[in-house]
Amino acid sequence: MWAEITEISVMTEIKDISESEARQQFILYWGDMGGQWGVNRSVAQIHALLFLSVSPMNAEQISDQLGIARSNVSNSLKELVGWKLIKRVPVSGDRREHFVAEVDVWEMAMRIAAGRKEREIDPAMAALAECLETAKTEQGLNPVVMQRMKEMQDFLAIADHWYGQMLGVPKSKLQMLMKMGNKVFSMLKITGKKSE
Amino acid sequence: MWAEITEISVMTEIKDISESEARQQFILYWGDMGGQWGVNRSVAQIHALLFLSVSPMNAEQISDQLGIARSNVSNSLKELVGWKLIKRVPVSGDRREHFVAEVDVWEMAMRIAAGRKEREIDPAMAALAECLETAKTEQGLNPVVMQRMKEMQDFLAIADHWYGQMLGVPKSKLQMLMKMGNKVFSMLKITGKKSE
DNA sequence: CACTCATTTCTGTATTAACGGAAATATTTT
DNA sequence: AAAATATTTCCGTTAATACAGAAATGAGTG
Repeated sequence: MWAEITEISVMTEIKDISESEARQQFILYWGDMGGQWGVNRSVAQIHALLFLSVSPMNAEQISDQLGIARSNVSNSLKELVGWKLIKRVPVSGDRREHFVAEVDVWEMAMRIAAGRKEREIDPAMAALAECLETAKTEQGLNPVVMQRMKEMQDFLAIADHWYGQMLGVPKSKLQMLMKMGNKVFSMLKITGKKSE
Repeated sequence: MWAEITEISVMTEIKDISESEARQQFILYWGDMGGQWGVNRSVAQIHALLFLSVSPMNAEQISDQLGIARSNVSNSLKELVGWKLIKRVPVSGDRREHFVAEVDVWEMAMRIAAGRKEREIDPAMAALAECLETAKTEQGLNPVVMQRMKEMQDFLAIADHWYGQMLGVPKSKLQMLMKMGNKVFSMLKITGKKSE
């Protein structure tokens, strides 16, 4: 009898992300997934929450819903804004900042891709350029080393450029293109074996 | 005078990744970069070392060169083999296992892409399917929530499929396609503004 | 201009992941 | 089959990151 009451009070205390089981499940999975691919849990959870939210939310609501510290929410929101996955929106008659997520999944994907380019490829290219600078001044360096570094650099440049081009394509076109995946690629695939 | 001697002895003790400054720099940067995008430093360093190496190396050599523990090398090698970024090769007259890296950068990129699909997209799809399963059994669920989850699922399915198609394209064709980046995309870009 | 409420920065703590070393297991050679 | 050597698994330590709470800063209002 007592045990039950305690349990209930704990549950309400631990927070109601709920109101919907599926919603909660999604947030939990999404947060966990984030951890797997390099985004921290709080950030991913907040993103999931806003993605499923119908109306803008303020930091405190988020903090309460998810049961994570206010300060943590603040930093996470900043990061999400940096990725342009959420944005601030004013709410009339409320001086607190509110946030909404980009809910168009295609747009989301493009924002993430743009972020990755900027944060992964670009620095890699800079580092590589530096290495090659050093390599040039070095005599007696095995030519194979130089060669491999150069190949890597070339590749990154091409990939970067391609990536950039892709991000410039209007969403609707890209969507169309990807939906037609089969047709687009089958042409390229038939010639030549996988190994070459 | 004494200071110099000490310094030299320390340097040799700290290990000679060197033999080439550029090589060392590359390995260090690569390792660090790995950390940035989710691969741990040891794994990335070992990969860099093998990528620049002319001949196969065994675990002990790697351990010595990089100054990381033998056990750590063992695990890292296993992970790299899992990504198919390196492979075991027999060396005549030596019973120890030796390893060489995939040195074709295009091939490398495709292996990484394949790994990412497998380790990031596939689990996400599984998780999402589960969420939607839950959602279906739930009455009184805000239809918007359901809607958003579905959109996400659809997107993932398309992206996954596209990704798979891309990985099936023979390397040479893909290479060609990407080098022509400009031409391929300019056609798509001209119609429609970025916002749509 | 002070007071209240919102937000961010700072700092200590906790959780998690990386790593090294030792012990155990497997493999080859004699 | 025993000895030697190579490899992996296990476990304790260390380092990095995430996080909460407090303090400080900033913004809007009476």
